Order: sequence, then C-alpha cells, then structure tokens
Amino acid sequence: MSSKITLVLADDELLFRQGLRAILSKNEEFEVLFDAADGLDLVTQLRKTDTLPEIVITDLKMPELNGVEVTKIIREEFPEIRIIALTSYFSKPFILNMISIGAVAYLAKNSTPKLMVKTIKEVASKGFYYDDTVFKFIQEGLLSTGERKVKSPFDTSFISKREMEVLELICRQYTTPEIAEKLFISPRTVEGHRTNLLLKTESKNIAGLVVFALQRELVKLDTPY
Amino acid sequence: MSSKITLVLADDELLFRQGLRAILSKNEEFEVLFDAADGLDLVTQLRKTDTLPEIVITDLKMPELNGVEVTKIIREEFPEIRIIALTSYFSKPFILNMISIGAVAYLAKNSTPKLMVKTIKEVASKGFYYDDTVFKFIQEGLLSTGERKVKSPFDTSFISKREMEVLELICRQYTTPEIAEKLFISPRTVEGHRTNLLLKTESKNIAGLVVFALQRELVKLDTPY
DNA sequence: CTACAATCACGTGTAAATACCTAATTTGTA
DNA sequence: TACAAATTAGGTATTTACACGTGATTGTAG
Repeated sequence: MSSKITLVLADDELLFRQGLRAILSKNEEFEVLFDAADGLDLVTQLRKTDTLPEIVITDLKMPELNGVEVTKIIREEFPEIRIIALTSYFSKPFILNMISIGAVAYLAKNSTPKLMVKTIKEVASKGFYYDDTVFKFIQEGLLSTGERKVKSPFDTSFISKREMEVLELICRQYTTPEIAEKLFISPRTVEGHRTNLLLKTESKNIAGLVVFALQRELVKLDTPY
Repeated sequence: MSSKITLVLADDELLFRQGLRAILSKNEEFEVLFDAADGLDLVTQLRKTDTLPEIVITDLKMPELNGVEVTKIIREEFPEIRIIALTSYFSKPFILNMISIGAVAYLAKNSTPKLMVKTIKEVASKGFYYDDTVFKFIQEGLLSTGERKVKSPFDTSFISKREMEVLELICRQYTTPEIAEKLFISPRTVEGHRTNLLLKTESKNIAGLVVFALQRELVKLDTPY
C-alpha cells in the first residue's frame, strides 16, 4: 500500500469541515493536512505550508475569496494540486464554468459520503472524476459549439466598478437622484449606468437587478437575522 | 450508565447530516435515531416513528418547512421533544425569536464539535443551554420591556397570501399592470397590496421588497448557478 | 497611434411607481 | 352576531424608472 492521499478542506462552516474530517478519518487512505475557513485562509495556508496536499476540496460560496477565485489562484500558483468543487448548487452552466477554470471534479453537498470517497479516490488515481450527470453536461456543453459564451455565474467581471457602486446603492433602496448625489455625478449618468446594468444582467427592471446582485452576493447587505 | 441520549437531525445537506452523525457517533452517549432532509420530512418521520427522540437538532434554513415553522409544529404535537436550533446566522433578534417560540438552545454551524456535544448534554440534563452570548442577548431582550415587538425574521405571517403572490411577481420582474392581469384584479388593487407590502416590510421601494423577500427566502426563484 | 471600453453627460418621451386619500365587499373567527 | 382583517377598487398628484437616442472624455492595451 502506498502513502495516504493528502487532502485540504475549505468551507466556512466549522461543523461542516469537522464533519467531513470525521467522515474521511474513517478511511485509512485519506489524510487531511489542514482545513480553512474561507478562500483567503486557504490560499494563505497553502503558501505557508511545507507539504502541499494532492487534493483540495473547496466550497464555492465562501467569504473573502469564493471557490471560483480560489480555484483560479491555485491553478496559477500550485498547478499540481487537484481541485474538487463542493457546493449546494448543481446546474449545467455552473458546472461547466467550474470545469473550464480547472476543477477536476464536482461534488454536491447533497451527495453521499460514499460518493465523496469514490470521487476523491478517482481524482487521486485518474486525475479527475465526473459522474454521469456531470459528464453529460460536459458533452452537451461541447456540442453546443455556437454559444461559446457559457454564462458563468460568480464571474461578474463584466460589471465595471462604477456600475457595481450604482448597483449596490440601488439594492440599498436609494433612488437615482440620491445615488447621483452620493457619487457626485449627474442623475443622467446614474441612469446611464443603470441602463447598462439592465442590459448586462438581462434584467427588465430594478427588481431584476436586485435579484441578480443578491443571488450572486455582489452586494453585502445586513442580514435581517 | 443510563441509556443513550436519543437524537434526530434535520438539515437539507446530506453530507452535513452525515458529518454530524460521524462526529456524534464518536461519543457513546449519543444515539441518532434518524435524520431528515427538510422540515416536512422531519415532521412526517416524527409522526410515524414509535420511539420519539429526546432532542431534535434542526437547521433553520430548509426547504418545505423552515426551522421556525418546524419548531412551532413540534412544540404543538410533541411538546416533550427539546429543540436545538442550528444555523449560520447568529444575531440577537433571531436568537430571541427562536427562543420565544420554544427552542431550548442555539447552535451556530460555525461552532466546534466540542461545543455541540456540550450543548446536547446540557439540554439532555438541564433541559436547556445558552452560552454566554445567547444568555446576554436574552437578558438584554428582557430588559427592553418597551419594545415587546421583537422583530422576528423568518416569521412572516404578517404578510397575507395575496400580498405574498404580489411580492413574488414583483421579484419576478413583473410590473403592476402585468401583475394585475395575471391575478385577474385591478391594477389599483395591486398598487394597494404593494403599498401594504412597503409598509409592512418597512421598505422604501421595490428594491427593498426584493431584498426582504430574498433574504427570507419567501420567494423561490431559479438559481443562476 | 489607434482601437476599445469605461465613464460621464444630455434630450425627449412614456410608463410605472409612489404618496396622499377614501371606502365597499368578503372572510374568518371570537 | 359582531368585530377585525383581508381583499377589492377608486381619485389625484408627483416622482422615478425606463426606452430610445447622442456624444465627449479618459485610460489602456494592442
């Protein structure tokens, strides 16, 4: 028997991380080197450690740096590390996007411990693992040669800084004149930005903009809880 | 040694449930009878089972029935079961609300397995457990005799059915005339409902309504992921 | 240097939202 | 039955939002 498969876990919920560790520790083949509470924590620890893990299992929805951003950084700085994306969401465009930026497997938080173990083993041996659903998505994604602009959620780089500022103030219930005053620009300019936001997000009105912003966590609002 | 402390877990993420089970199974004093994937599943299983658990540990953010709704039902039908609320959120009004409807402890998903074990044991022996933070919140909550209307998030019973329908359509980017047509009522009526929603949610405009609805998950929209 | 995108700004017009009102009918329930 | 709440609908007015345009800066990357 060769040495253990080394892992690192990243998720913002401690109990979840510990739960995963508990599940993984039942299997002799795995060794969890350390875990991280968010994306930045993960990258920082990777830069400091002497022994890099073979595999990183990371949540996608995290503070500081989300899974997409983390994956890009790891692919850049530690190309030998394989990344397994862990998330609640499971839809085609999202999966395709994760794979295109370098994740080698896609694991739902709703999946069984058994599947998780299998996924890790496959990634360790073959370098990647896609279950039937994911595989089908990939095939379909490749077939559709026409639309090479796979709408990648979380990737919101197409929204400029100024637009983002306007978007946030819109979510905070400020009207156009109020936003103009806050940003020291003309109300007409604010309207211009808003129009661009409507186009870029394919929204019909302000409700659509707010939905877009909140679903992607582009704006941090106080939780009511 | 007396018999084990019987538990039931409810959370919509299977891996998280299994993780918790794995953590709890390390401790001989606990026995997890079964787990549930959502609030409705939990209630249904409780109604069917022969041996009720002493303690239910439930997530608050779940499909079908959320933690608040579940807690109310369990308090009604199985008053002998003690409920531990498990969540990512940790703020005063939210905690006070959970306690007021009958939860006997409040556990953050960010807390340590150690604290979880302690909480469960305390609940089993003393019937409740509040850590220092929670206890402080309770004291402060009791002191403020004036505001006996602790804004309880997730408790959205003050919004009527019709208002909820209008709210949903607003979030889906429909305009007042469109909503009127869909619901077979006059646009003026829709405006009336919208005005009431603005008042009840203390919002200034549609953006506020959407934020309110999404933060409390009152409206189920397609995730972009 | 020259595209190109981002930012800023304006004009004109219509549709929608919001702020004040009032009030009839239905519905649930004490 | 009586009361409260929900649902329905209207009047009048102002403010915002949205749909079309246009065009001048700036910075930056090819």
